[in-house]
Amino acid sequence: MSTSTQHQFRYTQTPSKVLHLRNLPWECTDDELVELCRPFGKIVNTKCNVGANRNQAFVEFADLNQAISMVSYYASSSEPAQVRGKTVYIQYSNRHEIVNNKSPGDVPGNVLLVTIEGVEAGDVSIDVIHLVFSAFGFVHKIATFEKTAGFQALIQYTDAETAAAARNALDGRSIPRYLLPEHVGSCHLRISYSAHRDLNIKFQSNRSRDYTNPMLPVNHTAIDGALQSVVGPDGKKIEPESNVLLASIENMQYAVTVDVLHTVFSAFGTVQKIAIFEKNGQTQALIQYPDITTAATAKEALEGHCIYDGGYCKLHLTYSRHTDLNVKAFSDKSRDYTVPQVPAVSWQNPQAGPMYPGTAPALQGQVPGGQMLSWDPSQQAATQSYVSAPGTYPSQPYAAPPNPVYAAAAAPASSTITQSNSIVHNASSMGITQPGVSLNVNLQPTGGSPPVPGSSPLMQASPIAGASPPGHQPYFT
DNA sequence: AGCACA
Repeated sequence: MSTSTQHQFRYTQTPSKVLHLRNLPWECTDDELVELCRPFGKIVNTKCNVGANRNQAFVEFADLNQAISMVSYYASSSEPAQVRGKTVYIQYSNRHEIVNNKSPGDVPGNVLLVTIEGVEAGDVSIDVIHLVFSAFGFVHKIATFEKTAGFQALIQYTDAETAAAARNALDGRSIPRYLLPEHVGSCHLRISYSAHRDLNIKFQSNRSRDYTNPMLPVNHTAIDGALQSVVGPDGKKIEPESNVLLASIENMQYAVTVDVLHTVFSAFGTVQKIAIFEKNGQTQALIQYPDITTAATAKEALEGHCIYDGGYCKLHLTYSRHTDLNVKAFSDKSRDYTVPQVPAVSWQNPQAGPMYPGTAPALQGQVPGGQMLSWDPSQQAATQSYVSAPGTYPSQPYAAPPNPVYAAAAAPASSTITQSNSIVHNASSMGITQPGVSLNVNLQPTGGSPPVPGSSPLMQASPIAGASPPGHQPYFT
């Protein structure tokens, strides 16, 4: 069959502008290829780290004669071609041009395309982005936008070198947690190059900046709200109303869980999202309603009230500057009731270290207008087994409430969450049967409905019924 | 040391 009639010698190839190099060190860079080949002519393209061992490469000369000169030089040279001390074998490639598999994002340039994973546009201010990327050189312009890929930013530097330095340092890293809103979990940066060379920024706004042009008109409507806090006549900060409430919980003698908060705040309308976190040793929570009116009603009704009788777990409510929380749909510290509730299992990446330990403290003070809450990532780690039976909360530091008025109403079926439970919320069921919490008051379950006087547990004299701390489920009593 | 992810 194969008459092995070698109509061409295996090692003899027709000349090509493209040279095939092998036996390269696997660390070889394009720069080293250029260094090696440049003496023979103009290199128009390279491709290194080719092959399973990443030890082959291609170099394309502008002119065929240049390639020929290199091959013939080393064919008769006593000194072999070398890269990092390794002898490099050179021959004509059997192709005549290098096909760049380089995706556009790999072509270096002075503008970076940054995807900030795991956050929404409102979570990372343009000032934080500016802060982070200024560590590598003067940032000329920033434009942010939301695409299907998520929240993205174009960062324009003076040159490709600076951009490359920033990319190398930051790609895959995370923005330091203290620069982020308290509810943000992990937040990884994916950085590629943009094809842009010069961004066209029309306004200074909360979405785009041109740091080279202070005269640029300011889009106030866009910049307000995001950055400026209103100051009242007495000099006190007036917090603009928001659909998201920030709750500080004083005298937290008993556990205040997501479920407890959901029960309490659902009395005034649909609770969309909840995030619990610690700030300065105090427990705080963000509660998101669909609208400001509902939030205002809840704030009015609940401010200064206690979740449990006896002055325990007293709520202090303010408006958050957030409008849409970005929270893990199901964890022990956060809940998103707008998505189907399935216990999260696969979050193996709970924390990323700070990016620049050395510069971090200096950066902290520069964040504009931020409630910079410290946030212990370990508290945020996803809890996959969420079984509310007595004794299954090893870190539960709280004692049972003194006045278990909720005990009578709990039913086993609704008082346990297991991993196998599929907990699906939709608009109509939201807030009615919250697993882990037994309800015995007629809360107004769904959004939009005005609070019925007396329907809020906190407006009654008794502690909040239905807010049974996990681990103290009454069906065992 | 031998031709490029499909």
